[in-house]
Amino acid sequence: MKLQKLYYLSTMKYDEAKSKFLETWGKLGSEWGINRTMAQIHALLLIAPEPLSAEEIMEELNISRGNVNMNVRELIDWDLVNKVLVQGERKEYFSAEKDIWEIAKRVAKERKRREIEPVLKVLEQLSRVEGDKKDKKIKEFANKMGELNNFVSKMDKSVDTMLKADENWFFGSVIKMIR
Amino acid sequence: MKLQKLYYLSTMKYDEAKSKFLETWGKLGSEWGINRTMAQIHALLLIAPEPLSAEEIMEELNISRGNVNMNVRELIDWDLVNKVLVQGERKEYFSAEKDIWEIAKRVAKERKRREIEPVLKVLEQLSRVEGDKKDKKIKEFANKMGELNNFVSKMDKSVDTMLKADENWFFGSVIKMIR
DNA sequence: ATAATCTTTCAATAAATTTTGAAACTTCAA
DNA sequence: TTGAAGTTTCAAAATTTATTGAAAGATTAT
Repeated sequence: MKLQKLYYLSTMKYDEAKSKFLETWGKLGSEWGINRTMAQIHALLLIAPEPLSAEEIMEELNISRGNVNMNVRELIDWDLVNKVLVQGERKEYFSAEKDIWEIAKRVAKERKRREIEPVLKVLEQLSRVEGDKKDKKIKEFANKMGELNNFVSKMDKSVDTMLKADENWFFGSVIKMIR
Repeated sequence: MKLQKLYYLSTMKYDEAKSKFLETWGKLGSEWGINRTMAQIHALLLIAPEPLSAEEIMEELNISRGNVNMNVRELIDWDLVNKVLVQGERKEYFSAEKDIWEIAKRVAKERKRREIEPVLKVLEQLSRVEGDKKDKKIKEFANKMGELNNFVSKMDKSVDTMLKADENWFFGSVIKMIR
């Protein structure tokens, strides 16, 4: 039993490899605050050579129609998936953005907008806490909020830079400068 | 009621500011796959001028002793918090790493080790799927896994670079090169 | 030793999140 | 129109994750 597993460490059959990928991508998603099923649907569409229908997604992942609908909608909202009209078919089909750099950019853009930007607004506000600046805890609080704001805002700006940058920024030569 | 909120947009009293921070940091944590309470305890220790005891954390956050114990242990495990002996006191006190660059590095290091590295191992394996390379879906699968592996591994290496780099890499001038 | 103080554990419980599936809704062809 | 084919919605159920709190385990002072 253990031996069999070791054997498959070097090569795997397609079906096994596929479910391993769906499982892995789903787990990664949930560790980073993305619904596991959403990540799995994304994984499935990512490796599908052709667009898939809701039916097909239901069957592949053993999930309900409602669940497919909600998560696909969310993926469309993130601009990672789009509806595809297949000629002569009434059903809707779905396909995922296949370019990894694009995927990374869209995820970064969305998380920045939804999660980082609101935090920045709050931090900026908190660094202007009112009160006796001689009070150690108040002074330190304001300082800490200022520091955090500064840090998160630098992160945020770096993400902006990345979003604007050509893919080459990352895959190409510029990255070597900071190695 | 709306007016009052608007007033507080410019300045806030310390206690309000503090709970806003605890709430915000906790929410951010949970959006990124970190337990909300763990993030709140971290936030609390981050702004505390002196180390806090389990009792104090319990009271500040209205949570149970067991919850404090588990989450503080986890924070210690992440190397974000450490036990402090206060002279003449039997109780344990806790304090957080206060340097933001250090915090970022330790979080990055931990998530990389726990979440990214295992995924890399799987992707590498999956890119060597066995089967008929003439089969479109198998060929594309292997390609996609290779691409993903390549991408995630570049990300991973960039994090390594960051971890080894001086704080200056980020706060200083090099960052301007890629702006 | 014994007791007092503090910490840890973990089964039970609560809370939050995800999923289901059937009904309502939409669209389109005949 | 009507109904067949498909999509969406959302309250209820299932599942997952977090929290409690009391008992057991440590540690130190007396």
